Amino acid sequence: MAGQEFAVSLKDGSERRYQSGTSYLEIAQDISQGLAREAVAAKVNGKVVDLSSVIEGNVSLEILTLKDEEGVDVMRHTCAHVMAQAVSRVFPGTKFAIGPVIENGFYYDFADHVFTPEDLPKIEEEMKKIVKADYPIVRKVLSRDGATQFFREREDRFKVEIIEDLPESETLTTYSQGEFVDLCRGPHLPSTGRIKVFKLMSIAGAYWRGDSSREMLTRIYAVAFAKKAELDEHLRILEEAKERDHRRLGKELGIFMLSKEVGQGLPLWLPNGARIRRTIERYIVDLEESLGYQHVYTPHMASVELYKISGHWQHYHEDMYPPMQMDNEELVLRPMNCPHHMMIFKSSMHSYRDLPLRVAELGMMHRHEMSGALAGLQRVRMMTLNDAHIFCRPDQIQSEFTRVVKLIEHVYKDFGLKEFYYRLSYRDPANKEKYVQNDEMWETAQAMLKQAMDDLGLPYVEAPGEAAFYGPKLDVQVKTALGRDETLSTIQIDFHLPNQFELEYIGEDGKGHRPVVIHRGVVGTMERFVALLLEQYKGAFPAWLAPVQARVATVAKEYEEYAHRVAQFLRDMGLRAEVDDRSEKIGYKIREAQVQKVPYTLVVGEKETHGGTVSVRRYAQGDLGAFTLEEFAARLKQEVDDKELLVEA
RNA sequence: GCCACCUUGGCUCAGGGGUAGAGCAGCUCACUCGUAAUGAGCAGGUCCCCGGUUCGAAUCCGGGAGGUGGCUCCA
Repeated sequence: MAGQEFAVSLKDGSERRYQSGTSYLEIAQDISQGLAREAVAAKVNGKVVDLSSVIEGNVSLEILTLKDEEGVDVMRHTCAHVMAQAVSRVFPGTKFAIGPVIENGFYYDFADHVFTPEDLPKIEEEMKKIVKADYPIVRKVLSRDGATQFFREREDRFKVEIIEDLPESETLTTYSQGEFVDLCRGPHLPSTGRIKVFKLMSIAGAYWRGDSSREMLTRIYAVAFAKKAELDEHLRILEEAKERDHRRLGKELGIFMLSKEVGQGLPLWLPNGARIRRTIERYIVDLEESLGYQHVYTPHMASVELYKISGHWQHYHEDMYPPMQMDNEELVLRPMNCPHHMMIFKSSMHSYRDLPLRVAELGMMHRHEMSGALAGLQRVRMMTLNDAHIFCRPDQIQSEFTRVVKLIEHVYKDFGLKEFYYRLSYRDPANKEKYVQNDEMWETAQAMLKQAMDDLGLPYVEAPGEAAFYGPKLDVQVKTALGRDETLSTIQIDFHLPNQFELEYIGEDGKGHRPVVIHRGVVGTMERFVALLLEQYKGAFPAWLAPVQARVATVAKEYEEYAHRVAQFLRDMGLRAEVDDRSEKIGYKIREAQVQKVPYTLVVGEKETHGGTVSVRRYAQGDLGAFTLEEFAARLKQEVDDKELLVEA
């Protein structure tokens, strides 16, 4: 076939012809020397390959540079190899596991050497030398036996295991640069000198193959970019994220505290946090009641027998606080209140006409989360769930699901949450036996959820295999300030609990039928939600949520009485106001109010006392000038009623 | 739970084998003040805990606890 010509269509629509065996680098050179200099990889028929690969058919070709995100990812991958090479030089004997590309950078997992933070600059130094040396990167195809033997001799146990687990059909390749060889699928840069800027960020532990029963490796995280400005920007964003960290803001603003004397993961809500929480609780309970939910209270404890019926005990008892034995009962702190709500449903007869029945509760749960997972209010051992269980007929699943999605949209809008996405989780079609056995229920329920989302016109990602064992679900994923994805809201269809509790309603036919249960959380837990809001607002809560909505600051002692009259006037209208009458300069009081992110500071001095006015200063906007007390009160009241979000000036 | 790192006054942090330092906050006094820090003074610490090494440990070593970054988990 040598000598055959192939057609290459380029991004701009033009077409060129090249001899079989021509490399993509040569093609790049043919297009322009400038492009060849910048080229880092080739995208052939949509697949990213090495520039050294050769043409073997008619293709569509795009030469990737560091202007392309995919090109940058190739550089990041090569950078991971360079880091491994540097480690092998600085710490001989270190073994290599895997080193993939991640968002903004890469990591590499190592074994047989324990790294400390002081090692990072040494490794970076060596990496710079490797980049400067500009080693050509060479790809080599190996036979299975050859590859196994090669890595056995080097006692690279992880690489050997990877090879053994790869399917027979996989072509095994190594990439080498200088003295360093790594098993890798590629693609890579043509040489190490093409790497631009990188920075080693942190050291972490990670289980080999993500399996907690296996060896713990040392992972080094790093970032890499095409330009120094991008690295600087990335570091700036990280710095900014630290300022939004809810743990820091929570302390500064008196929202919550944690102490080992109280116990790990058991937060105390301080007055400011409690006010915010109470406002949210009133809001969500009122909203849910208006939508036909019935709020209940149920105990924090239950007999372990209840959780045996629900199945929680069998599945989760390791994460539950152990039973307390008293009299003839064994009690556990509840990790979930679903069983309690099942019992409420069961306590009376239900006609099909009564459904859907929506039982809701702001219930406290206790779960023994692993100590390493605890984090401020984001992950705690006692949490308050905004929980509800909807008991409905199978034909009502779609309409009830739609109602909940609309509720979620409504709540997110009120809180100004915009960075989120929907994830629709189905059962894994290849492993149906892992789930509750009821094919028809699964198929129709999954179709109903999808149809509901399509009817609502909302975008979502589908996640086959992510469903709970008892039914499909929709999760709403949000991003925290530090970039982690977490689930805020969830709607879960449950075919299991109604069976466990033998729930029934009387149908039109006069016979008993099994209802479906929909679990749903909108604001998730109060703890996590407030943590999220702290980060979202950088601690500057909109007036309707702020612990103190207006602080009246006196210019001097003689205006104290008027200041207190102003505050009382506002409080009488249901607004949260307080007076700062300390003997400090007005500048000091204003600064403190701003630092504490109080929405309104009302300055009162001689002018205001005589005119019955207040000088209004809005957080993040500055001095708004004088208002009569009534004008200001009406304005603030309106803002609170409208749940107006704070707009930065 | 696992790996690494961190832990010094209420908070943020400096220091570091010879029994401790700053700023802020607190308290007292003076100032009575107009839109992001008035000044002076005072008080405040088992340097996380328990062992060990040493003439001597906050400092070095070991163990524990809590926190942080990850991993795993997340009904």
